[in-house]
Amino acid sequence: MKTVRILCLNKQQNGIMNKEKLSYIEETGILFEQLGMTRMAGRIFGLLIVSDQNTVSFNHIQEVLNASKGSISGTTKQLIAVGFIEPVSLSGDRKTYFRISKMRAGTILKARLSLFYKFSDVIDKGNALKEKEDEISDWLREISAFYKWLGGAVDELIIRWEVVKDTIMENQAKDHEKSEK
Amino acid sequence: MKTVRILCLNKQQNGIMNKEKLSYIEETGILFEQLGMTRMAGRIFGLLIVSDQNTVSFNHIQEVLNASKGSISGTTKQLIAVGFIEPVSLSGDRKTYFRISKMRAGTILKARLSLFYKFSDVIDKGNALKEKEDEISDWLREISAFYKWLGGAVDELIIRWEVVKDTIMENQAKDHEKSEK
DNA sequence: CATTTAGTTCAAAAACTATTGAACCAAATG
DNA sequence: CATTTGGTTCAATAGTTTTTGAACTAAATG
Repeated sequence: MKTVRILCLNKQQNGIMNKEKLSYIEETGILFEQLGMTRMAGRIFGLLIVSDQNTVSFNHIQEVLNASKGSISGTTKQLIAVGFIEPVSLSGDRKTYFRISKMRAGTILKARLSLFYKFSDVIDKGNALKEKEDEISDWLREISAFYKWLGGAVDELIIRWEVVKDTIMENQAKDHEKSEK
Repeated sequence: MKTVRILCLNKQQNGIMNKEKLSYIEETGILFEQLGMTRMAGRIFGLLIVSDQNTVSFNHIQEVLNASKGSISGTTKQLIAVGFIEPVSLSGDRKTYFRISKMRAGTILKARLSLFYKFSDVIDKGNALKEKEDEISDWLREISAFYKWLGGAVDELIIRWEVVKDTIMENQAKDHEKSEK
């Protein structure tokens, strides 16, 4: 038997969503935090992933996550701004619903890489400030060139993904079938 | 109180390092912060970049950055751990010196990508928790497959860089010469 | 047009992270 | 072997970010 306290907490939430899903939601929270967003943003994203409804209402999010309206309001706005989720409205219903936004594969990647281009610029700038060439000057130029080249290379990669995608995913589905037999 | 402190800071530091370099160091501080490390880590990295000495002593870092010994000690340890800088010791000299560690181009990239593999796993796990297939199930599988595929694709990319590097950097040097004429 | 419902805003509180500084240890020097 | 120097550790503080909650607007409903 579990302790009373935990039971109470869970009772409130178990009526709405099962334990596994709740712990999954916490996991996405931690992941998003590591990716530089807030824990709450990750929780909302995770909730929308495991929810078996197509869209989830503001109110439902608030109930499941047990957070304040202010927090949900601010964080959904953030998630919409970066393109992770989108709001859905229905005529004859004043509520706002949310769903996962089907971003193109590679969009998140490209967004993250933008910091590397900045990294490259900063390296150049530092190199220019040095009064003399030295041991690391060449290395700095190479690092900078690599990250500049990377932008185009990754664009090509994303195009190649579109080409190979179907084959890769078919094989994956087959493998999955096999392992089930 | 604040104003006085900043004035003092500049006076003290100008004797050691010029204004441009100091402001560069602050810039790398901000960049590293955006990359998820501390401002102090970025400052130390920036200082090592623009320093015209091959190695820089603990003490010198402390003086230029006007920070506590504890902060320098902790942050250099961090930077060493992630491979950005390395400590150098000399026999007959009990001081510790530091220099930029010449990481292979692509190492930082690979490290950053590791979070995406985790992202991919988390997406899979979420998909498995759903009670029924729905609108986003296919999309989730695609996103997950993309980030799994990406690991290998980026390894290939890094190998290709090694091949094209010299040509790209030669051209760059030529372009630079031209623009100077 | 008063009431209810849905969501927003923002100041304050809570939680978390980075930095300091003083006490400390360990190696080199006199 | 006492002293000086170079660095580490960690509790306390400063600074930053996240979350709350109460007051508010705006739209739908009776």
